[in-house]
Amino acid sequence: MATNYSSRRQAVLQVLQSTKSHPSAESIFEQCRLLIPNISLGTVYRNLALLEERGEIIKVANVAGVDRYDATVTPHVHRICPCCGRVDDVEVSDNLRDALYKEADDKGYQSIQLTFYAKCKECEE
Amino acid sequence: MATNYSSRRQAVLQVLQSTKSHPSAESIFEQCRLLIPNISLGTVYRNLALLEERGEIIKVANVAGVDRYDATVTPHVHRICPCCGRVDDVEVSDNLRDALYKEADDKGYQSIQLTFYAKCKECEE
DNA sequence: TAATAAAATAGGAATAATTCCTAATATTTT
DNA sequence: AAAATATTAGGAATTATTCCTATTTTATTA
Repeated sequence: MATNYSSRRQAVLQVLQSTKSHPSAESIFEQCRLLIPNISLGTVYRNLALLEERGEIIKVANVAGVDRYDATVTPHVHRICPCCGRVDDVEVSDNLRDALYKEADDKGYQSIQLTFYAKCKECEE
Repeated sequence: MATNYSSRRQAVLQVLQSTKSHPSAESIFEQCRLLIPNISLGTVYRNLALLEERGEIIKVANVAGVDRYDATVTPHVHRICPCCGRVDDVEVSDNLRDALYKEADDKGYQSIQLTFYAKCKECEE
């Protein structure tokens, strides 16, 4: 923890690591307040930027104008519900995964962002 | 043209169709002003939203907090320069393309957004 | 064509996500 | 413990985008 000394930064990271919901800064802020009541929104934004710079988290999508974050930094694929904005991790076939890596490798791409769109269960109705 | 009667809407669409740069609303606005000097930014935004709703254009990415648009609505893949934000269309191997479509088909996804990140030539230096 | 109805617009105000600023506080180093 | 450094709260500033309304343009009808 030597590099995460500040209590606010720890809270931001911990909140993000403890959810699969790919939350917004605002949502992370709300969760952090339960741990540290007087934490400020600016601090959440600053630490998200800092953690992203360090490669400890990633900005995973922009849904309806709002950035969404993820503490899972290993490559993975997302599905976003165009209706409610829900973001989920999804598995893909080995075949597709291999083809993605090969493409990135062949062409010298630094990173891959693959997102599928599909209505979630709740929005199907 | 029956459905694109307004001169402003035509200008917005024409500007977007005549570039490969995946421009922002602001950039489209500037180009439109060369054709229609008193066009307003709000009109550009409104027509972009309307054209997107109609499926005539797509919102292709959000780069540094700014939405970028594209008049090419057939599925294709993008490469974004993380340094300057440049957005380009790229070709992918048949293998990858097939794997993407198969995945979407198998899982019932409505659409696919694949973006690779890599520094552009200018930013390489 | 002229009159009427409907759609679209300019211009600017409002909104909302994010960034920036500064005095105060916490943390680290000496 | 004192000095130096990093971080923070709180709120102001910024900026992309949306919203509002009186006016104008376009389409429809007679």
